[in-house]
Amino acid sequence: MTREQIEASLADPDGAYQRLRRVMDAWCALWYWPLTEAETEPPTLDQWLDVCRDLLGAAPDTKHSWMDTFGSGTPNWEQLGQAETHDLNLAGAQPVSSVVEKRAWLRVCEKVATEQGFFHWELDFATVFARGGFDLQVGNPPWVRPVVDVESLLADGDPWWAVTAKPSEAAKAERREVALAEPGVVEHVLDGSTEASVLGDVLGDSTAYPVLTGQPDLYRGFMSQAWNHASPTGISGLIHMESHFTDEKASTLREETYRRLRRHWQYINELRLFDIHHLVTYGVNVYGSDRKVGFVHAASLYHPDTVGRSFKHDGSGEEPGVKDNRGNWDQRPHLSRIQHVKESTLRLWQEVLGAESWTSTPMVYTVNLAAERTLARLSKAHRASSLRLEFSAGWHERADRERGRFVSKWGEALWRDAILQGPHLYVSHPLYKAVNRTMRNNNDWSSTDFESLAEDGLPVTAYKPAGDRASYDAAYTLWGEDRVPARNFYRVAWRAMAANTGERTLISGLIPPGAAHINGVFCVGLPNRNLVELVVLQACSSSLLSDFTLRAAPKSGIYLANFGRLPLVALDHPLLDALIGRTLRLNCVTAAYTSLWTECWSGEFATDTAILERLDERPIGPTWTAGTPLRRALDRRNAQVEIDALVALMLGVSADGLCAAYRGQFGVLADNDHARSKAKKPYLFDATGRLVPNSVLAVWRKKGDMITEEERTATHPGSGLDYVYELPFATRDREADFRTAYAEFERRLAAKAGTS
DNA sequence: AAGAAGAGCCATTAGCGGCA
DNA sequence: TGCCGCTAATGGCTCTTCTT
Repeated sequence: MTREQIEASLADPDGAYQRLRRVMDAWCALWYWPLTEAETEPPTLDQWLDVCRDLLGAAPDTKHSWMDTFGSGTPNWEQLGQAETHDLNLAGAQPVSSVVEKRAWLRVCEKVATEQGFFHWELDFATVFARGGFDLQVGNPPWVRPVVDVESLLADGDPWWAVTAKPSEAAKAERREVALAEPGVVEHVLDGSTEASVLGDVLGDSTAYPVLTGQPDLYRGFMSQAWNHASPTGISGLIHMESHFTDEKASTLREETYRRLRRHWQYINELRLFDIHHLVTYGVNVYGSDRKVGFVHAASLYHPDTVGRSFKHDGSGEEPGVKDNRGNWDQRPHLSRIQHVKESTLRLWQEVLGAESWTSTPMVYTVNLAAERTLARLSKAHRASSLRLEFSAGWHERADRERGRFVSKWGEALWRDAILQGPHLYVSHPLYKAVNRTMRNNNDWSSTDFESLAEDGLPVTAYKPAGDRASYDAAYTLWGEDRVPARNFYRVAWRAMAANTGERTLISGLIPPGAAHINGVFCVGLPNRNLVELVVLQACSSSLLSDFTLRAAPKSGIYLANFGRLPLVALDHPLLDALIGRTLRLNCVTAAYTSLWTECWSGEFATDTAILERLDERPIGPTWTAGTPLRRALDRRNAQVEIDALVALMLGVSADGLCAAYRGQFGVLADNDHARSKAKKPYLFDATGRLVPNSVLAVWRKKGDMITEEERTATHPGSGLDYVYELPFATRDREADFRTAYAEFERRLAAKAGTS
């Protein structure tokens, strides 16, 4: 027998191999039945079964195969051919050409199969599967979510769809009509949509992929395939995304993953080892057979070398974080980087995240052991959800615009007309930025000058309410059994997108009654309850430790479930007024917060003194005045540092724990605090506590303190006012400030305990 | 001095699937 | 059908440094 003979036999359309392949191809092709196929109908179930019978034959009555006639000896090539022909005849299989000729739909299937190039693992690696599967599989599967994107399909014919920024609905409708009238465009859009839609259906099919739930992604399909195709002792190494480790809806896949994982190394592409975006995280995963949970892993790696060297490390020295002390991505090895995950680890993660089951708990990504201990401590606290939060995702930026709830229009807005977006907020900074008139892109915003912000200052928004006011009000989120408008209340709002690698992950602030927001911002409220609780919630959500719990299990967005798991301080804590006072003085930036201030006022606010520097202190009283909000940048920064220390103290986390969380997870914030690398620009405050703008710093870095007064003057982009920045310019040491504030609050707590 | 290249920062919104 | 929950194999801009 020659290779040519074997190839000829495999290529013979009437041979068993090609018959089976034809049926498998046709089955796959039916999923992709083209919507543009006008003449031919897809087969009915009976027609399909007929063809399977004609091509493959039916099981014959006799159990005997022609093979049996060869006895125990190994049949030769000739005899194998006879056996195949005989068995096919016995089963009633028809000549292939006649079967295909009679069925137009089968020819359509063949065309689809040619286009799609279906691959049948079981058929083409039959000998491997006969031995039990693959011993070793290595791969970088495609990471693709099949999504139907009609606009990008239209862009193939008309670039307008790709290059026009946020076109109006009317413009789109007009353009769409013109585009679809062009020859071939409808077919292109339909075929392109079919492909993505079918891929989603196949991956979502519970018979083919029982472990996949939630949104389909090709990499998850390949995980499942690799597991199925492995031999009982087989090992598979795959490089792919991490989303199934934190995806709320992927618990089945996560549970299966934990039992098969042997090694897991999570990388962030900051060193750009791969030519993809530098913020992309991915994992190198080594899988074995299903067994009791036990794998080794490390998170926040930047270079594979770190893993190998960490295994050899003796465990001495400072535990590494995300950045080293020169502000570079931390590649230092350390034994504590290598975590041995077993059932007890998953149970800890479950506790930290409040997950339903330890077997499918989302993953907690901690760089080192100190961080894990802090998380364990925080998991003991009450959670924000114990306040029974009401939630609003605001207007849907697309759907509600299409419904005519609002339009794109620049300008200052009364609070009742305000539609806020992410940049309007920063951590306890309502009105943080204002949209510029040009509205060019997501960076086209200007920071607010809090020093000159008027008592009746208003947000500048990119969206304005449209249509009649009654339906605008009625269509917005309503709360409770009485269906009260959410907009009636003060609320804690936060940017919905998690800035996992930014300065802070969770960016929340108090917003006043009247304000609406799009779904880039979420909010919660506590209708008809004491406003003090809401302020405490804001204080906790603004704290570094809350942020730390979110950063440890990174997700792309921060939803109600995630927000509800934030730790909450005790509402009867002796230092509560110190926390509330500081939080209010950061958030109550205009007279719109008057009633909040009045209702939460406590005599202790007036006697409470700042621990860290406060350069622009003004008297406060039970009524909101322009002096109530902290306005100077350093004063605001220091108040937040004091809040961070207070929340840590109230939650039972030590100053060391707080500093470790800061050092370990907040690389960008630490960069901004330190002048530890020439490439990084730290926050520099002048002698009056103002943040020195870059235009002044650029000169100062060249000339040092020889800088002239004119060069020290800059116009604030938010207010147009000129400020002269006074020397010396200096950074502030956040860790030292944490410790100072923490120690003083501890002392005040002890003093209170002594007097009461 | 001007342009190129590199690095860091800072932002979703569109669309899917589940469910009432 | 409409609402709700959820997620994303970045892109654009700006500043700095390097190169010509």
